[in-house]
Amino acid sequence: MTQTKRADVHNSDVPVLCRSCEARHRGVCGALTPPQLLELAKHTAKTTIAAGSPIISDGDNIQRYANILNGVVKLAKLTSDGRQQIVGLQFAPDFLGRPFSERSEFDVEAATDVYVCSFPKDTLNRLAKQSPELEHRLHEQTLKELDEARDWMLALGRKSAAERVASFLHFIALHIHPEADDTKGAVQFDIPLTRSDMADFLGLTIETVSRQMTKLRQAHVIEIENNRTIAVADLSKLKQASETNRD
Amino acid sequence: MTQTKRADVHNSDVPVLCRSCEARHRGVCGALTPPQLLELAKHTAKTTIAAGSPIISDGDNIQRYANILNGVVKLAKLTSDGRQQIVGLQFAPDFLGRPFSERSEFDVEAATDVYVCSFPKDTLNRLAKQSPELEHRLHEQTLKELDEARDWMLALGRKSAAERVASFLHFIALHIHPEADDTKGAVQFDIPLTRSDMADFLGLTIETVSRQMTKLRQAHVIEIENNRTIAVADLSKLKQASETNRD
DNA sequence: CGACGCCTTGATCAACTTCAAATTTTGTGG
DNA sequence: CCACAAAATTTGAAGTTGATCAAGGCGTCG
Repeated sequence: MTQTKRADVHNSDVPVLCRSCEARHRGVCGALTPPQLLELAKHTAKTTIAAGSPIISDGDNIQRYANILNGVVKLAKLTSDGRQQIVGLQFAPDFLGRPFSERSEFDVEAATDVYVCSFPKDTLNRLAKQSPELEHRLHEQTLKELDEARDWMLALGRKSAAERVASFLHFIALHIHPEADDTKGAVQFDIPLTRSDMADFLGLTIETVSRQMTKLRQAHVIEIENNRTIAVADLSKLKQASETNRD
Repeated sequence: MTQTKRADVHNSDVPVLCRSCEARHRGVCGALTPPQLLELAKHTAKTTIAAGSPIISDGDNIQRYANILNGVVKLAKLTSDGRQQIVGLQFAPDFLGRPFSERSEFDVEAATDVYVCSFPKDTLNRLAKQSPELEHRLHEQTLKELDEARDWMLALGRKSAAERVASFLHFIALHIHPEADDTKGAVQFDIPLTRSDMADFLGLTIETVSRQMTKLRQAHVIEIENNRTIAVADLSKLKQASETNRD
């Protein structure tokens, strides 16, 4: 009977707070057993953060980790004289925070309105010691972030402004429509960043971003419904533009 | 007595192959018990790879992982039309290979002559399942690589050519002389990359790299003994140049 | 309506690339 | 150890890309 109990990973044992939470399926919480979830749920707080607000500042002592339940978060670095580079974008149900480190190496800010479920570092660290599966999930996310960071290094180091903007739109399109076929098909979506954030992500100025958006529109690769809303009739054309556009 | 035996993590139980190996202290092998080391050592091969030779090609099925025992390895991505970007540099005793993935997302090449200890993926994966500490070490290395990748994103996206070259030299100087004081002090070292590799790392052309090296020499920030060998009289000047040099 | 924030467009300029040698360094065979 | 060829690096001149500087348009919210 204890066996039945342990095998039952279904709703009855899962904390109410967590029942409909995406992080319990695709996020790090999926590694936790119902009792562990309960332990964590005792200390969680769900919060909304307005677009543009800081979540963690560079060098802050991070007291809490969080899961993104909704919205987009940007990770930004600053040079000593104030130039900014966005070094990562995170989406639900990503884990937010740098495990095993006291300090954040960058600013964490809400790009859109963001809804997070946060919990104390200590609690998660304790659970991570009990659960290799939890560390494994964190490791998998870190590997995914590393792959993405390296993709952007290629774009920042070697792609033209036109290619970078197309790469970015392609990246966002596939994030918002994961089911879309990379090589063909039409999608519509909202860019979760302002032109200024796009510029900071792409290592360009807002003027250059704007000009390249205009060129993509004129080349009928995208339609700009309003500043944020974009329609792509054929993703393969966007992908093409992200790899070869020296104009 | 079995207790004494288990507690004894000293040389007697350690495979001969591993006794003087750096990876057993600072690398991933440090997570393994003597029996686990022995298991791994049964399948290891130590190999030398000449500078410029590929270790793993983009998209290869990786059959083996490896530890770097000596030398510098570059991780490079290519655009479809052949532009190259180096997305990471690895040094002894770094672990080489992408855990939990069949394919490499980039080319892995020896930057200098490299001496590695390689072993089959399967063996390590099996050990990783037994040993949370092993996965933890791999995770820590991934986190370190991610931090470095993001530092370079800032350089690639927002720093001038002069700043990038100075940043690179500063990075290499501290890697080769970890004991050096970041803010002052003199060091001398060999750059483990050619000008061409430096360019691919910094998202510049070899001509621009060369010109910026010349400027740093003329500004008495560095002395160029020969192409590869550099002397820095005052690291703080190099650091300064890596943050503010719009010339 | 007016002000403000955000985005676009235009003109000019600087940084970096490209193309083309010249020069230095390295590796090899005698 | 020297001579010579090949490779790597430096240097120069001209060309491009994207940044900077400067308006102007559009939409939203009081």
